[in-house]
Amino acid sequence: MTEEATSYRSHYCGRVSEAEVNEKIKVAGWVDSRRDHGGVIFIDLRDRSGLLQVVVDRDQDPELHDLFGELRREYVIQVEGKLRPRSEETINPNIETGTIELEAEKMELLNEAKTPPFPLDEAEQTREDLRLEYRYLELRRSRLQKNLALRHRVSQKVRKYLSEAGFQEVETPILTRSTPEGARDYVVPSRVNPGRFYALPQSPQLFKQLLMCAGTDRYFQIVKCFRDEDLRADRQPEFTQIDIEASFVEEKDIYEISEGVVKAAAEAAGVDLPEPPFPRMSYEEAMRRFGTDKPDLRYELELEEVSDIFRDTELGVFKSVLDSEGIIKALVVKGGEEWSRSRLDEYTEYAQSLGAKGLAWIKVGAGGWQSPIAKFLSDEEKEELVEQTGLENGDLIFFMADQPSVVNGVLSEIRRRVAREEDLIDDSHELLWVTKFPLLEYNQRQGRYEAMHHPFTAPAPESSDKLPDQPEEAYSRAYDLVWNGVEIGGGSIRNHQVEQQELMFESLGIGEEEASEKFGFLLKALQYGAPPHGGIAFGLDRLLMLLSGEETIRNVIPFPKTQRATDPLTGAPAEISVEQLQELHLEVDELDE
RNA sequence: GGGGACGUAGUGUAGCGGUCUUAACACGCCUCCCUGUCAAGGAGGAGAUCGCCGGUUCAAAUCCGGUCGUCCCCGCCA
Repeated sequence: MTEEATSYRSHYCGRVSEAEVNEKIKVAGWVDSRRDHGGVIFIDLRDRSGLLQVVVDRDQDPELHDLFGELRREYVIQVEGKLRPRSEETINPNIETGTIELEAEKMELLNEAKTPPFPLDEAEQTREDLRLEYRYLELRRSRLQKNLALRHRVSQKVRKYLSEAGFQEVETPILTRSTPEGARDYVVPSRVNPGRFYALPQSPQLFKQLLMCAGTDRYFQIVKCFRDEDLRADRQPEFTQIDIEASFVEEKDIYEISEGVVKAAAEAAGVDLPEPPFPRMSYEEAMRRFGTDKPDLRYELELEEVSDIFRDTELGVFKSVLDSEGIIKALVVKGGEEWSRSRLDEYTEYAQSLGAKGLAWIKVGAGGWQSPIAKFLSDEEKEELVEQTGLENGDLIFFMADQPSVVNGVLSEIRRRVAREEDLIDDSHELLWVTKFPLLEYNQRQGRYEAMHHPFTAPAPESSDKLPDQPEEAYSRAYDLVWNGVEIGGGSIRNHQVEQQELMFESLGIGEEEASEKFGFLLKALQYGAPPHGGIAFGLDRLLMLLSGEETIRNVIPFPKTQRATDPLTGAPAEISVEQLQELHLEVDELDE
C-alpha cells in the first residue's frame, strides 16, 4: 500500500494527470453522475481526492457498455482502463482532471446504493436534521471533505509546531470531578459509587496546572471539552481546544508561542496572516472604542462617547439616562444620509431586540439635520457633535443612551451590522491581543463577584493589593487573542502561590471549607513547589471556521449536534433501560406524556 | 427561560378561505430513445391525505390555538 494505491486502485481519481496518459490505471469510488448518450456513457467517478471522467463506448465493448448502463448515482465501482487525453473541444475546465479521461476496459460493481434522500450537490438547501441523519452522505460533498482535510492538516501543523517548540502532548482525564464556576457540567453517574457523579471536563484547566506542578514544563493537548449550555451557530456542546500551558513564563512568552500556533494553523490553510507580534489593546480601550472585548479591526466605525455634550440637554430620554449614571455613545455612518426611514426603523427594532430601549439617529444633509430628536438639540450641542465625531454633510449618526453595558453591547452589534451591510469588510486578517482585563466582575443576580476569566487567573502585579477589599479595581493577567472580531483563544498567567489563590477564592465568596472541598487538590499542589506558570487555549473549531470561511461550526465538525443538542444520526441522547438506571442508582421523574 | 423565521411528493419551492387545485413548478426517481457529454438532451410515467392534534367555517394546505421538529438571536457559555 502506498500513499494512494491499494488492492482496489492504482491512483486517486483527482490525482491522475496528463503525466499518466497512455498508462493502464485502476480507480475505485462512487458514481457522482452518469451521462448516458445511448452509444457512449460518461461516468464522473468520485473519491476523496476529486473526480475523473470514465468513458465507455458501445462499439468498443458492447458488454461493458451494458454494464455501465446499469449504474446509478452513488454506486460503488472499480474501473480499470487506459488514461487518454481529451480532444480540444471536450476539455472541461471546471474540474482538475478536465483534460483527461479514463477509457474503461473493465468494471466491477462493488456495491449498489439507494437513491440518496437529498441531492448531495445541493445539500446546503436541505433541512439540517435530514442532513445530519445521513451525515455520512453529506460528508461525501467536496466542501465538507475539504473541511475535514483542513482540520487534519491544521491539527498536524499545530502538533508539529508545538512539539518542535518543546511541548509535550499529555492526555488528561475525561471522567473528572465537577467544580463550581463556569459552565454547566455534563455529568456521568458512577455505578461503583452510588449517588456520585463524574463530570466531563469543560477544559483540562486544573490538570494542566497540576502538570506544571509535576514539572512537565511545556504541555499541550488537542482535546475535547464539554459544556452543557445552549447552542449557537458557533457553539457546540462538545468542542475541541488546542490547550497549552508552560512553566517559568510571563505573558510575552505565551504571546510568542501562541502567535506561532496561529501562524502554523493559517499556513496549513494557505491563509496569509500579518507578521507577529500582533498588536495589543487593553480591555478598557477596546470597550471604549468598540464597545466589545473582541473588536473586529478590519473596519473603522468607532464608537464615540458623547455624554459630556449632552450634559444640559433638553432631550428627556438622554437627560434621564445621564442622571442615572448612564452614558451616551454615538456611531457615525459615512454616507448614511441616504438611508431610508424603514431601514432606520429596522435598526431601531434590531437594537430593541438586543435589549435597548431605543436607537436615536440624525441624518445630516443639505436640508439640515433631519431627525425625530433634532429639534431638541441646541446649536452648541450640534457644533460639539460635529467637532468630536467628525460628522459631515451626507452622514448618519446613531445615538444610544443607557447603562454602559447596554450601550456597548448593543452599539457594538449595530457597528457589526453596519459594517456587514455597507460592505466595509475587506478580505484582510486582523489579529490582536486584548489585555488587562478586570480580574472580577459583579454578578447582579447572584450578588457576588465572579472571575472574569477563571478563578485561577493571577492578578496583575499592580493589582494584587486590591484583593479582597477593592475587587472591582483589580486587573488580571488574562489575555484573549481576537481574529476578525472572533475570540479564538484566551488564557492567563496563573496563581502559583497558595496564598494568592486563597485570596482569590475569598474574593469570589468561596469559603475556606468549600475551597478545600472542591479545589483542595489544587491548593495542596500549589504548596509543594508550584512553578510560576501560565497558558492559553484555542478553540480549534472556531479557528477552522475562520480558515475555511464557514458560517457555522457544524461545517467543520464531522458529526455535530442540532441546536437542541441532539444527534439525529444516532438518536442521542436516548433513554436507557430500567436495568441500567438501577445499576447507576438513578430514578427518572415521571415525564409528561 | 424569552424573541424571531420556517415545516406542502425523495429534495427545494409556489399556492395562503371555494374552478386556471383532480395541489403547481424545478431537480431527483422509473421506462424508452439518443455516440462527446460534463447542470447532457428528447419522449413518457410514478410519486403528497400540505409536520401532528384540535378549533372556526357551508367549505381549511390556506384562518385560529396547541404540539413536535429545524434554524437564527437574547439570556447562558469562568
